[in-house]
Amino acid sequence: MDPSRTDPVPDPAVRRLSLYLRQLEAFSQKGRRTVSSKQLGASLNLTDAQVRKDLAYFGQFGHPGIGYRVDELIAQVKHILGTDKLSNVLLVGAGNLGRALSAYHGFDAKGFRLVAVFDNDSAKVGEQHGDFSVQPMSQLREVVAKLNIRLGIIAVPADVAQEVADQLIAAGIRGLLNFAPVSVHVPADVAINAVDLAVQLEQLSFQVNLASITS
Amino acid sequence: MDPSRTDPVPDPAVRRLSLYLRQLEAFSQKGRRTVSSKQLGASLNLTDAQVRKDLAYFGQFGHPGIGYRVDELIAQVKHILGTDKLSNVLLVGAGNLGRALSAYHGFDAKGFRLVAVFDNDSAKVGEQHGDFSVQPMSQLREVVAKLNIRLGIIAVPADVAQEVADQLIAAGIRGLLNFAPVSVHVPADVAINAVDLAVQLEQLSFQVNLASITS
DNA sequence: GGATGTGAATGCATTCACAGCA
DNA sequence: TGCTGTGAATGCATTCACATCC
Repeated sequence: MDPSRTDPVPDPAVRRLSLYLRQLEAFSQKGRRTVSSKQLGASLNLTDAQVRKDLAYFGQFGHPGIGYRVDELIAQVKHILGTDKLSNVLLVGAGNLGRALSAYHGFDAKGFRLVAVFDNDSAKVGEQHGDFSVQPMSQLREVVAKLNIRLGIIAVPADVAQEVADQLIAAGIRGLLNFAPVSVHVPADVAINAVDLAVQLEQLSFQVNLASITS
Repeated sequence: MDPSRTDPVPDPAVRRLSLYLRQLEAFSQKGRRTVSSKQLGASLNLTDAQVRKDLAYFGQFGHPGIGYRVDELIAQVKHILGTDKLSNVLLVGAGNLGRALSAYHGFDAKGFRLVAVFDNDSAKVGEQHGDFSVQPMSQLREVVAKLNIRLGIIAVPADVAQEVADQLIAAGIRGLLNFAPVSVHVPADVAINAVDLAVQLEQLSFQVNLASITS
């Protein structure tokens, strides 16, 4: 009816959409043509109702009596996530983690292309990391504009993460993936996601200790 | 009163507990002695009520009229998460990401100590990565038992992640952090957390595209 | 006054259950 | 029959609001 999106989509549903896509691609590679909400859910420890409800937020993709056609749904989900077209991504931080990320070649198949690596440390600028020559932060604005980059990965020490984020946003970046173990604040119109190794391990520690108490 | 935990603790509350700890340590380093739920919440974009409710699941740590004593609360939260004592951690996968992780020295301050690195590739076994000599998977069971390791990090290709997880669990590991871009299934008494780079970027892509439609 | 801890109220996400279609 | 899409019901998490204490 109204072509512009009005009903709010629950955030958890969007997170699961990525997981559905991953599973669907696995199903596709195994030669499956269709999949039911029950099967897709089982592969992720979710209920069938959850899967159907999540997908229904975005449209009617299923076929009653049949299920979902795998390749068709893959295309739909990619379109929703915006990964049906390649997005350019930049990386700041040429330390250990930064190097590992710049050597990771799983991006392209997922719709992302790493196109530039920056670092503030003049000792690292000019180094060759895989396909990339490390550039100084002074080049940021120009490169972002020229390559139309909207997503940035922050892999710098905690004490400079906020400063780097501010620079990226000023240069035109609209979404940030932060690996620094610190809370970074951004304006409301900028998206941010954080991955903190210590936080992840702490969650496991809690659950493991809990299990040993309960038992 | 009943010393055994009976009321269920919401999962989101546990996740935030780690974030509180991180902020509290930042406050402590800046010399702050006390902090209110409002201040702690503001630093993480949460409400004061949220902070108080989360902490109250675990006990009464605050002081009316004063707030929370920073160092005191740090100790309490560490105790709850089980990171007041050092936990040994192992890593499987000596590829790019594995090397980056084994070179990361931020673990110890957080209560975790990486003590062993494994890989199945015989070409990598024996290599020296930072402080670690890469060991063959055949050593797994013995090392886990001897060093009393309960947590494991999986940094291997997607197609062997499930197999590695099974081996780790058989060897006695109780909590897994999975970096492979695939859904890994574990028994109910084993904890698992996943970090998938593509999933993170897809979330950003969705939000960034959404913003450009709404505007 | 300033701030916590907590029952009650609200709001949001998940699950149920079923009409409808292939 | 098999399976989707969806309103209604449930269950959980967040927020409100206030009694209580320093």
